[in-house]
Amino acid sequence: MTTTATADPVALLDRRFRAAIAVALGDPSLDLDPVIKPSQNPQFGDFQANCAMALAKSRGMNPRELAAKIVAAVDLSGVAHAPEVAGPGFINVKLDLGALSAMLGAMSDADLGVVRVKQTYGVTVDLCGVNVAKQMHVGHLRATIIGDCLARVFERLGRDVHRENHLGDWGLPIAMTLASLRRQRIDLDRITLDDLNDAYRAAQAASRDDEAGLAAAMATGAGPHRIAELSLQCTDAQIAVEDAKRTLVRLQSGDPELVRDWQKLIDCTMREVFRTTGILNVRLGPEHSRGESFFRERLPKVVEEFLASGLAKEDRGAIVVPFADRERPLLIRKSDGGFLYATTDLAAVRFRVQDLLSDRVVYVVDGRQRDHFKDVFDAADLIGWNRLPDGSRATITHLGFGAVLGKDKRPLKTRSGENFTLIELLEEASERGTAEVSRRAGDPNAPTHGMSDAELAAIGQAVGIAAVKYADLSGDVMRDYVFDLDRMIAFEGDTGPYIQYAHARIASILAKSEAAIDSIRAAPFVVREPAERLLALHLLRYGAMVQETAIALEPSRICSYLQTLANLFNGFYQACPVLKADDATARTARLRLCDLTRRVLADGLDLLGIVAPSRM
RNA sequence: GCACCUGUAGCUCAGCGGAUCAGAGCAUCGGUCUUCGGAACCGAGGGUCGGGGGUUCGAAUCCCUCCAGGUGCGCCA
Repeated sequence: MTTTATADPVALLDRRFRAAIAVALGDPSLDLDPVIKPSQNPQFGDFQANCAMALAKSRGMNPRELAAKIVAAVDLSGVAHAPEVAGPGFINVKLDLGALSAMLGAMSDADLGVVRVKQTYGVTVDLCGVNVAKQMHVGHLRATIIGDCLARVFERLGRDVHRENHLGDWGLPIAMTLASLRRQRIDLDRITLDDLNDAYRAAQAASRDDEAGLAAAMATGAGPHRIAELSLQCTDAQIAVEDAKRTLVRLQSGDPELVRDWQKLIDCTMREVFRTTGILNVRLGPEHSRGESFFRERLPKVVEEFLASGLAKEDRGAIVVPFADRERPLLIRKSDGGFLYATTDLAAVRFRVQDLLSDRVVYVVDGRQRDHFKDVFDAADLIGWNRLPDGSRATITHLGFGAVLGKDKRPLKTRSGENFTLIELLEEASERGTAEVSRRAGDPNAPTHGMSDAELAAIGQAVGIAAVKYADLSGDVMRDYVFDLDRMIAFEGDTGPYIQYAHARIASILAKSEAAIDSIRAAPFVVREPAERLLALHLLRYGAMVQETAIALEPSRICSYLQTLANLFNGFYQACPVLKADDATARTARLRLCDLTRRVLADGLDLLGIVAPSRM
């Protein structure tokens, strides 16, 4: 065997050792996992096969002897030095220089070692999920950027991705808002989202104000005056609700004037949403909007089919889907005949799997909705709406995320107790980034010295937004985190700007070399110094990392990969002179390593939806 | 009451298909330094991995139990 054109040493070693295990155990039909892992410590080589202990145990063999047999059987010609058995039965492998260069060369094409596979079906990512007439807040930040990141990862792997922005654009709350604005004769062409948001909240409050309040007042023995006051409010509220219901009926029946006004509410909301996603560098446009209203005509059929299949039954006037393994049923029609969000979600699951033809559906939605989605997905499975045309089942996942908290560990609020709007937060981050970049541009030696305010602002925004996005994406999505701009925007340590800096620094080295990029890329890779080797080995893991991110749905893997890459690069750069290398060969070889590192950093940052400036 | 999530260095977190896993960043302290961009690099101190059991030769990792915090639990979305 000779070195193949793979860029993934783990995959290559996996194949070689897989074959060797079969030989060592004397059964050619065996196909056992050699458990190839990068070594933690360079003294143990580059990779290790950890399979011998477990295999020996299950077969009553001596692990070191089995390891020795595997080593004797494995063919690593053209790949690695002779492997060594260590400790209880670890097999340590050190790649040879030729193989290392060949693999770096193989990953150096446009795909950077990421294997694109065209698949029969697509992937749907449910992201953003804004509500019409409401401001975006930090919760939407997470649903938007985590979803966008995963969508980019799937796209990078060659999948067809459907980004679905499941707008809350339908139902009584929207109708109430609309009815209230029309009663007040507000000009819907000029209304701002702030006004719309106020109207929404007022309408909500009016409807609730309230029967609950009245009941509570009576129960706690409030005075007659207070009860009369509440009764009056209640009457107003009832009027508002009646008005809203009439509005909803007219809207539903397609009343042209109402439909037009309703669309204005959506337009107003989405203008702001797209301004926000623009600042965030998120790929989301009008073509990704598919609101609840889209599914409204399918809702009766959802209930009918569940009833017809015997999976749903009536209970206290409502229609529910019971489950065998839990008490809690899924409610799909209210006793008053109205539908619920579960009904819409069922219609959406079916649409995504059977109309959009997705074999993978990922819902990037607040973790508190876990129970709800479990019920919806289970119900969809019962009725078979997760089945693809070829009979296989789509993998449907709710990727729940935690809350964004303030420094008091409570949900993020302004000093006056209001919710932060997302746009305010981003503008602050952008200003902070610009302030930092501008300050450093004051240094006459800085590459940004003398740039225009507009250029500095563009870089500053990229840096500030990177800080916020990286902080969000670098942790376990499930976990709550504290929003602390001071920590996020620190340009040292595990932050977005640190990685951006490494990228800009390399871009600057390449520019300063005055070498044509084609000539750099024509040079061979030479890996001699320990720091070069560590960098090279980590570069080679890029493709596998992207794959694993898609499988685990964990953007944090990209973050820690890039953090390590930037760190290893800085170590390499410290130890190995590039522009001042001893000879022209070493100089070019190192420039090539710089070029590849820069491209991987840029590609990885792009997966996170983070801009990588060449100067900062 | 039931269910789910989270408890790892002072702070923010990674590691959770057993071994070479007690790690990173910040902060602190000490170095590198006539800077190939110091927004860098190297080093030090600092943790009975929430507590207790169990399985194993071996558990942060798997099982049980308890504690703390958070979040959900049919006619809102």
